[in-house]
Amino acid sequence: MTTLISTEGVPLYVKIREVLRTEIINGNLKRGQKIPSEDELAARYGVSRMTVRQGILDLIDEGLLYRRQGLGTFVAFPHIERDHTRLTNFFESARQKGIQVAQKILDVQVVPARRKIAEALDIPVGEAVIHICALRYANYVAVTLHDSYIPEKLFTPILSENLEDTSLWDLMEKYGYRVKRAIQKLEAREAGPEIARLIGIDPAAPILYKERKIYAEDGTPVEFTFCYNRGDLYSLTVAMER
Amino acid sequence: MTTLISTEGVPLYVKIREVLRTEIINGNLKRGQKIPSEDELAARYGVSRMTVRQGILDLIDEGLLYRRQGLGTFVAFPHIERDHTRLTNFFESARQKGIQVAQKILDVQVVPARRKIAEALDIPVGEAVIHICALRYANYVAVTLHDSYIPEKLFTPILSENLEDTSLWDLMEKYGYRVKRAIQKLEAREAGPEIARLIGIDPAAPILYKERKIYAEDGTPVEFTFCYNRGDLYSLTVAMER
DNA sequence: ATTATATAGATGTCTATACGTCTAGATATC
DNA sequence: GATATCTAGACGTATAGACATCTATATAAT
Repeated sequence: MTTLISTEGVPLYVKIREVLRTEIINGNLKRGQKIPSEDELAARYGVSRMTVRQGILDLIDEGLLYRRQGLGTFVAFPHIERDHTRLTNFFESARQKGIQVAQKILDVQVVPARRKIAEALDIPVGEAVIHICALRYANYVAVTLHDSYIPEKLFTPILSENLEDTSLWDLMEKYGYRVKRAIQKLEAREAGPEIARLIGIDPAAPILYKERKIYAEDGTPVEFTFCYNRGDLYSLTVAMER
Repeated sequence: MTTLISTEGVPLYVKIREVLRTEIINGNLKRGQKIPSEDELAARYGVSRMTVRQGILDLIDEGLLYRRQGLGTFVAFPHIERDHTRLTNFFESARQKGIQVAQKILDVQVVPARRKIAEALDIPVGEAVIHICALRYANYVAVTLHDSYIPEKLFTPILSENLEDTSLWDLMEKYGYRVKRAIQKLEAREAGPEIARLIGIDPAAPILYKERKIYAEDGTPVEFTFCYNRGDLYSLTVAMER
């Protein structure tokens, strides 16, 4: 029985998960190789089988391992970065990549929700929504125009916040709604005269058009956004599973 | 204690999960409402707490419930269709929507992998790959041009199959590789003369360009595809989580 | 009034055990 | 040789209980 890293406050199943992850990343457990059985790992680390199991299932969820009943658990090719599945915030993700980001708020006002917005946010047509129109820059070049709508009822105080420098999602969390999920519809379109003028491109230039509906942890729709992304400067990577 | 549906062969945790799901869909458990505690459900259905827990965690994974330690488990707004996260096969998904689908194979041949393909499929540059070029139709209109590459070594016998009428993924499964995950990079582009001619659109028309890398269950890259989708007829919906 | 402290209720972690089910391979039978 | 059956190993499901941790609320101390 090997001893686990003696870190207090860290659950055993997390320790075991991380030990396995390390073995995989280091290459001690190679791609396609069978890892020790649940029973064996339990004995090795002196924990119960269910504890080992919990750690393993986490890694399976991440795509690092896979298993077949009756056969065993095997190392998958550790290629899929979980990040690509993840919903990330514009500021965080761009800064991580070392890109200089900024945004200019073009307009903030309370307006009545038109039908499409109301349906998306699950509120009555005509109810007040906060409309935030922002131009986002990467390395000082305008890349994306954002047309966001959020329910006024839930976020009234947000109007007095500094929207230009603070992440909208952080503000939402401050007011009790933790952003959790998004559904995005993607299309390729021509920019058209209006978007072209705002972003500063040719009206016939291709745009990655995105309709984004964002939900809080409890399923409340908290944001509906139209995004117009410069086709030549913006790409989106997503992961999907069967 | 309520009795569960007496279905043999169905695990208890699945039954409990489905009972809860039904209650949520029926509206007996309403949005935002606290569901009974794990202990109470265990008592009610005469099973152990861990069994209830397993069912609940499944529903949390699906986004139907959420929970906070110390507080309880609550019903989320059941809006997010799991399907949008799912990687689906062209034939399956289109037919479900009642769209008439077909494809025409323009070219099938074994070629040496150029650098980009080789890197994606994790094989040496120059190794044999099967190139499949297909035009896909929805309701008899050409919508998408597919440029797929699959490792020849893994799928040699596929060359003698009927590629036009059979799903490539089904064939792959037949040869031992179950398609599981994909990473897709999306961009908006101009069609350009070649794609425009093949699909039959204007060379300046916007195209949703997609680079798709597909992995089998064990992490093996099994397909790398360039997709050119007509901007005006194709949209893609994806779900993401934080 | 404000601040600590205790407590009840809920989820989070963990154990030790049992039996079910699936898979591959060995063995036996025809 | 082909087919059927057995078996060991591994994951799948399930139990009953224990203690930890977190949250909100009630109570006590200041």
